[in-house]
Amino acid sequence: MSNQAAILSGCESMREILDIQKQLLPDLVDTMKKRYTILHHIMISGLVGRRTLALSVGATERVLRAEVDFLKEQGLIEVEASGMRISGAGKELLERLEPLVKDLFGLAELEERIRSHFGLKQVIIVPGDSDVSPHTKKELGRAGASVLRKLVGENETVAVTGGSTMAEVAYHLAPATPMKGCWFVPARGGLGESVELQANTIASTMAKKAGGRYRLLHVPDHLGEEAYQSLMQDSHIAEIIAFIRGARIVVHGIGEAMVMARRRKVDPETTESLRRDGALAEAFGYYFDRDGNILHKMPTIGLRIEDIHGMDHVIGIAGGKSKGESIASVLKHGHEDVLVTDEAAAWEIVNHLLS
Amino acid sequence: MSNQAAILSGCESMREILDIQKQLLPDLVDTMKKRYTILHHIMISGLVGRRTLALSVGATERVLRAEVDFLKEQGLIEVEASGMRISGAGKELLERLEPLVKDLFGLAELEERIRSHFGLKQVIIVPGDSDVSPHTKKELGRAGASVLRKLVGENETVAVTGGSTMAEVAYHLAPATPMKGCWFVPARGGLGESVELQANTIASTMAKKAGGRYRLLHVPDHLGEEAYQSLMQDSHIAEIIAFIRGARIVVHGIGEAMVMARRRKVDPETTESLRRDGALAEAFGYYFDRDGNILHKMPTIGLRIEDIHGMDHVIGIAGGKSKGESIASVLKHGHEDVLVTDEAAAWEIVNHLLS
DNA sequence: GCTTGATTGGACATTTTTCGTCCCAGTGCT
DNA sequence: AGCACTGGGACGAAAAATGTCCAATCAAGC
Repeated sequence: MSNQAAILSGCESMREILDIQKQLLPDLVDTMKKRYTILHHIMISGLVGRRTLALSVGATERVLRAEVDFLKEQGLIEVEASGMRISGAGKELLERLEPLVKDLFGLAELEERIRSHFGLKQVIIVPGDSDVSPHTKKELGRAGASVLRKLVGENETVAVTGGSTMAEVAYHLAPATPMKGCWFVPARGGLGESVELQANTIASTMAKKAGGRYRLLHVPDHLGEEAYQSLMQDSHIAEIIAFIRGARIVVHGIGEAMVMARRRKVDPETTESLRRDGALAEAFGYYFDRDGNILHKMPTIGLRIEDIHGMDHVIGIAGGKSKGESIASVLKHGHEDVLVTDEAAAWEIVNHLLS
Repeated sequence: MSNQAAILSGCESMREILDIQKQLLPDLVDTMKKRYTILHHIMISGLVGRRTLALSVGATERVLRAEVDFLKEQGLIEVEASGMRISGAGKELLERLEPLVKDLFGLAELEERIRSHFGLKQVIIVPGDSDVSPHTKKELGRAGASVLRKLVGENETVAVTGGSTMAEVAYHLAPATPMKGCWFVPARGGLGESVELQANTIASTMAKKAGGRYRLLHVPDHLGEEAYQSLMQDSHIAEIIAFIRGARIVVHGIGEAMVMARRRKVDPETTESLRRDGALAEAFGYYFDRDGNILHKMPTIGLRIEDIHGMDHVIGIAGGKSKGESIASVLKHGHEDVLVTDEAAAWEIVNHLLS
């Protein structure tokens, strides 16, 4: 926990700067990490040879040689015929680098830990806590948009859910060539919430931002059985729903079960049943308990859970300390591929999986 | 002056981070500047084409195209068939970049201003004020060492002076291949000062740090005429002095005339004569007035002014607000090639040349 | 003192990236 | 319709990065 405190206490402007720089120089962090790692290894080893070093940092001899030449050029190491060692300037630099690296690597380690534990393809953590800082929520949106932009192929269909986080993602989405022909559709109907947070709105915003097209689904999310059946008769609606179910990518937020139930105006007895069963999280209309089991099955308009399971990319985006547990339960369900979250939630998640 | 205040008030940690990063990624700042310039131009232009833009930022069409592709990839600009314009994310980034750029460009502009006004080859300004921050003085030393390392060729002789700044340069000097065979020599005798700040000490430290060799000159700096003559009879000393005068590079500090006179224990009547003539600065044993004229000519052991004038590289290193005027007068003398100073002194210099 | 196993730095062919230079199909304004 | 722009594709030359050896050298152990 002290580790956590230390990381969270890092200078705020540092993250701001790094974040800005990452946009102008995406591989800045990678390069810095690489060179730091090498320099650090050299310091630890004392006097070490090129091949030995290449082996231990996992680089081919030739590329490491280029790096070593660079470090030598910068005067950070001294290289003699018997090997290389760190120089005074190098040692000083390493010390000054420490806070920076702690930050950079800290998050990277967290990402890897969560990724491997839940068997995800990718985890992205932005610094901060969405609960307390609107800025962090924006970063979350930016990161989410960036992931989506990289994952989406040509002429694909992307299903999205609602929520304030997803709205942020939509806002930060930028055009990319492969996205031109894409369709954005709501994962579900969901007219319960305020307009700007509805899945329909998000889908259309995304399409506009990304230069793609969209189709909407204007039906309430919760329906009685008979209303459901009659709606499905409508060929127009049925066709759109089939279209939605053909999506290969879904981007969704994650919410706290009880908060979502209230916001969606779920009827009292269902709410009570959810509470009894220990509902913790909500995602794409489903409720999950602590262990990732789906609790409540209602007639659903839009994506079914089996559609989700068959997807190419399931991207969950949510942050804030308060949502940590919820995120963990959805991850336990086991069908997520990519998680985008913030530092506070990430720490909650790892704390959760320790207990 | 408000500009100056704004720049000086920039977040301290920002400079620290940038400084660290520059060591691991030397062309980071250049790349950032380049991309910022392009992005900024795009914003100003509104809707602009590739070729037009290439012309206005001074890049060939092909490299600008690569940059544009990158910016598009990052979602910072939107490019249509009719041209490209900045995106929302791009605009936001530019705003967030502003303080960073102000800093980066601010110093760069200062450098260029001083460089062109005095006809120097290169000016390097490190942020801060050596008078108040020891850290800035260290940076000054690091920058000086870096310049020296880049300028020095093989088997060359480098003459150095004494002083605390030069000591810092020596401390930060790191080995470089072409420096292996170099000689470091004191520009003058100068036994007047404390040992660790003497030119002899500096020269030997530099040689040790750089992996080069050194020769020393153990004679007092100020001598009577007859003592001078008798010393020059000594073949040993005469040979070393000839060696020193063969140097093609000199690295020297710059001091305030009166401070130096006192420290060197110049006799009272000479001191008074200096004061009468308006001595302002001291460098490599010579005293300069406000207009860069040499004031005091005494029998000198070591480099003569005509040696300096014939050098390949004359590198002046000094910082601190209090030294601004002195630096300006030495620059006015007109035989400097490279100046390494700090922000506070740089502002003093430009203020000085305005009045 | 000699051998052994490590080191760096040089050399070179190969692959990858970058860059300069055209050209072509559009777009918007006149 | 004409014109002055636009982005993007294509292609070869040039440069940089990289994989793969090898020679000279150093340190240590025997």
